[in-house]
Amino acid sequence: MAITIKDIAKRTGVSHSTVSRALGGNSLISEETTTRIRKVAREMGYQPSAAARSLKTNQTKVIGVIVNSIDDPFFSEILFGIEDAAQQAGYSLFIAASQYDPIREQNIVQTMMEQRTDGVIICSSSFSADKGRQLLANGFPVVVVNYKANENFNYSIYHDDVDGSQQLTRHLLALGHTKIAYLGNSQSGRTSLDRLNGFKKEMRKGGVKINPAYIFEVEGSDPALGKESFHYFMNLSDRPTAIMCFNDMLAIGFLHACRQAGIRVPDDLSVTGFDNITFSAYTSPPLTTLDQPKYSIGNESAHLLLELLGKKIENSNNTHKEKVLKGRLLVRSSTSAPTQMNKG
Amino acid sequence: MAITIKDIAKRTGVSHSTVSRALGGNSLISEETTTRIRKVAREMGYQPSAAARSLKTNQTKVIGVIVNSIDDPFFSEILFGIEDAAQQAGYSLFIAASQYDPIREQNIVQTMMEQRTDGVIICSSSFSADKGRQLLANGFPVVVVNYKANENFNYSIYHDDVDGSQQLTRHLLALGHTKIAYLGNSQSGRTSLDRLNGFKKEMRKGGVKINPAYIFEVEGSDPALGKESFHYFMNLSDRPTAIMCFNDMLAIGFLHACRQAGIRVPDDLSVTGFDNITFSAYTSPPLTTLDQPKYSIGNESAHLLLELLGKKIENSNNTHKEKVLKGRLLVRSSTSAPTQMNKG
DNA sequence: GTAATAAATGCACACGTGTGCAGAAGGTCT
DNA sequence: AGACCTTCTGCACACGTGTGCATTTATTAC
Repeated sequence: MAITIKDIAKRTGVSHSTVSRALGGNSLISEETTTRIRKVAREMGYQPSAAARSLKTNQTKVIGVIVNSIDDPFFSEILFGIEDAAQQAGYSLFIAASQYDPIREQNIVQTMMEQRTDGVIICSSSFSADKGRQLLANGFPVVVVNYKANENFNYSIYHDDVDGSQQLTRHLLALGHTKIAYLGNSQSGRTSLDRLNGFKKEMRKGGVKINPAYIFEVEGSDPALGKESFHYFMNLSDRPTAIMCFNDMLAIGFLHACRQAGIRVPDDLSVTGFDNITFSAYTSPPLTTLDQPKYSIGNESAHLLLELLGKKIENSNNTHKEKVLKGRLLVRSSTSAPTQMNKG
Repeated sequence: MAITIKDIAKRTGVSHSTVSRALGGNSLISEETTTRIRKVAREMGYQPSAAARSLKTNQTKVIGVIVNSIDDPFFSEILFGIEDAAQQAGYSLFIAASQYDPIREQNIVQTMMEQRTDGVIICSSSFSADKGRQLLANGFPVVVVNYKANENFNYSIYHDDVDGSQQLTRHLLALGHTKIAYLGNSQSGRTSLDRLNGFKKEMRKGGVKINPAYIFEVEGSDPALGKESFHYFMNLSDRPTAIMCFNDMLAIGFLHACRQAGIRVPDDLSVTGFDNITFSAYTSPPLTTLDQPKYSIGNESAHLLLELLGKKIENSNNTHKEKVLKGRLLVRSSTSAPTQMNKG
């Protein structure tokens, strides 16, 4: 249906090979015919067939990206960073959302394989390691981002969640808090563990014991879960004076519950988030959080993958490369020193 | 590199045609050989090449989706609806974000054409009509969603923004407001106009005159713009008692500015949004808005496109189809009757 | 003028899959 | 036994592009 190089060949009176070379900028073809062919191609509105080209060249110029869910504001900022790098290098993105659904995950892997994606970036913290290994086994270059099982993959970019969590904890300790609670998300694997461990580590460093009842986990990071967990903490006989939430989404839900219950933040309770998503600046009060370099994380992961694609041939040796990025503490108005009443 | 039907053919001792037919479920091949071949294919981990297949069949089983920006929570919910329908029909999504950038737009169109996407859904209110027509001219089935220039396209799905805006206005009028202002977004074309017109229409219907100074537009819908516009309205000598914002994002920024300035919502000022994005339920106070059926919009648009693909051959006749969906008013806590003081 | 060299182009095949057609194998009927 | 049908399989070509090699044409050298 569409115009092919053969059509251009017929129109210019040359063979299709000449057209192919002229469009590809091969120096074998005289400059004169090259410009003539290109002009005709433009006039006819020629668009090369990606399918035919990749069939021949064995590369698609497409990189696959697997995320948890497209509407997670955290991932969408990472996507920006990936897209910029990819586009600059002439690659397109094939985005797929796993939605925490094993069936969807299997479909995604299959689609990536059928599409012969040049490489894959996995940004989904919940994506099963089996599926990831399946891609590796089929020879796909894979870069994982903030991945729970990154020890299984040779190339990874991740944010130093331990450090981030420590920064937040240190901030709260510096304000004078000792009764600090942690609201986790059991679904995010390594990320979950690291943030919790950072918290524990810094508490130990500060010489403050953690009340076991102060650690509570929910399954997911929907704001609604943040709301629900509020009741758990409020029903404790010895209430905490500060709550560190796994991420901003949970914190937003938690703040909402506080407001409904008449708990003043930060006067009665300090609350922190993690990630610094857009809306965390607009909560009431604005959320103290850890600003994760989302764009950079995405950008770096794409660059790493592109680098891999460049020397794909000699990729057989088991090189290993990982890059760790640190975030920075962003103090807004949801944290303050504990009041005298709560201090006791 | 990967396994092909020829490899399977060699292994099973038949021709590659037989393998192709067996895997395709062609009834010409005996049941016995079919199962035998399929078993071997599974064992060898065969994955068909989408490129080769689409080259031959002239269809890619991929539909392109163009959005403004991936991190707009409004679009991401629409994407859900599209994806569900697409996946069910065996189609994959090729998502591209225009980012309000003409260069990116051109790249997207080119990529879609090169990839020979079976069809395209345009969800980007800012996407230039020229580029859209370019796709049409090249024979792509196109469905537009909430598109500014939908009169140029034969197939469209859109939300009844006039009606939605009227519902919100009616709500405010019923509460007793007369000094109602409108904060618009000049970048969203038809959507922008329709919402403004719905407001005007209902005001006329209610017999209330609109103060020209009460209509203010910003360029975009970032929450930060909502904050900025706050000052405009507060500097008016005769302040409004209610503000209708173009969408939730602007409303969220506006609410934030109110809080910072000590303006109580809804006591001093009623505020409404539009779209009902996730976070609108978590603002302070929770936002009264118009719940747009985002999932349905996406789902319907995909179904319409799939229907189109089914009878693509006879598509030459200029049929025209559009579907209008209505949203519903969602009253939360950011609106109330105007106080006596403001009423005067 | 002829041979040798350089420059430009065409021929033919390949990539992996699908499909019309011919042909082989096996069976039934006269 | 031969004619015929049914059932199954293989041959060969096509899709649009890229590329090694042969071939043609123009250029230069003797």
